Amino acid sequence: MTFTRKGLATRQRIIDGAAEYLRSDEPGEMTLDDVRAVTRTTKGQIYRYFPGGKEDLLLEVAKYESERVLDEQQPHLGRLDSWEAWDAWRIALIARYRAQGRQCPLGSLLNQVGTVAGSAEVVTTLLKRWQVFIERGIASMQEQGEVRHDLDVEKMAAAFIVGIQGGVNVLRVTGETTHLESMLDILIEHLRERERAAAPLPGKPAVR
Amino acid sequence: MTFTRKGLATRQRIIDGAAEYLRSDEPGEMTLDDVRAVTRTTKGQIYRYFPGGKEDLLLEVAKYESERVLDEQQPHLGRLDSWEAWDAWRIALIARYRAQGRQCPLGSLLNQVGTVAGSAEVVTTLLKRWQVFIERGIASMQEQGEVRHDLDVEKMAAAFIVGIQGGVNVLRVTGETTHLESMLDILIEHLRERERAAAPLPGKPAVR
DNA sequence: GTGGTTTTGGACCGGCAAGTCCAATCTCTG
DNA sequence: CAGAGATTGGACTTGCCGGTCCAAAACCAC
Repeated sequence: MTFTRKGLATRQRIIDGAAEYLRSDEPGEMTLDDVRAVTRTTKGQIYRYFPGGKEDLLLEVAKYESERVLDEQQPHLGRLDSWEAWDAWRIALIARYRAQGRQCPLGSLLNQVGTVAGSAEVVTTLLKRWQVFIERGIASMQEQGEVRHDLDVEKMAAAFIVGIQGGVNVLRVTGETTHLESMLDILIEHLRERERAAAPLPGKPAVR
Repeated sequence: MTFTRKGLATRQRIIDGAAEYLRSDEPGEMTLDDVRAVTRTTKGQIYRYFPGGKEDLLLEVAKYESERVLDEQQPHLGRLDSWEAWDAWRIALIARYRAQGRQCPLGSLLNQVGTVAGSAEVVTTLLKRWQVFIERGIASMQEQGEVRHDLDVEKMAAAFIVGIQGGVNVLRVTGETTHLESMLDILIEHLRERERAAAPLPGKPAVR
């Protein structure tokens, strides 16, 4: 069973349509009939190109959206080598999510983590790749002496990942990006902290 | 239509059972038959005590779990007035989520945000209350001079909320609490930063 | 244009799960 | 203990949705 060009085009149309639907105003539960309606296709076609049925399709969509998420942050994400770049990235990220509002493609995927086998895998991979970009950025700043060398790069990058995930999550619930913004501000601010000569004032030293 | 003591007990049993089921190993989709099985009740009873059906029940469970989430962090959360308290809270939080693993009651709720009308409201309220506890904690530390006064309390508390949400989210996907831990460490570390006399070294001043 | 292959359309099936209904039973009050 | 009202059990209805199937149409190579 091989696909011709036409077949592959149809297949892609289905993925696009499903992805768009999930990203749109009312995902909740996506039925195959929804997909059919959106993509102007039929059950026959869906099952032809996604033999595993709904689950199969959802997984493809997950992969597809994973790509998108990272792509949309470029070129900033790949070039976090100056404070200006970090700022540009922050701004782009916030703008993107603000525009997106409550709908989150990744969020919709996360919802299926329990349901669709393999989707946890996909998301984990995405987060991993995302984190690596950030790690590179921080390392680059360290090399330039812009970030102190005793900062744990991996940990800090992990915090960014967590922050973004959490921020988006809060956004999904409240519809506000303020929390996401707060988090990014604080993390970047923290990134800019210099080491200190000695512990000042009362309390314990600042660096654990 | 009034409920007797017996009736209320049944009602509560249904909520407890449903909550426990959602928290247990295989939520995915909870059907009313699942609830029936777990709580030893019948459809008749479920509809008697939750006239709105499934949605109605889920909302009650959401409220119930909201309470739990905060309760489980007490007494620490209510008394964040020393570094020891913050540490105890952090430890309790991590232990709690580690024990819980991939299952997240709040997460299950979040999944329904799109589906169940009113659940966004419930979660928003929860986050708000949670944040207030943290704000009080930070303010208390400021009063004691343990935290610098130019720190934006609300913003910082928001970051904690975001961090926890994100950490739990990552936990749900990866099964690891490391990200959550990184985030909490960094935020608390940041909380401990003292203001600095002047901008040192190259780069811009640390405080934006 | 002919035959083989791919693509498409859509009728159909089967099961599951939400929700309805009512008769039987229990419980509380006077 | 009588009777009203609350509670319970579970059969039944309904509609949706994933999945199957196959025949018609389109496409392609020779």
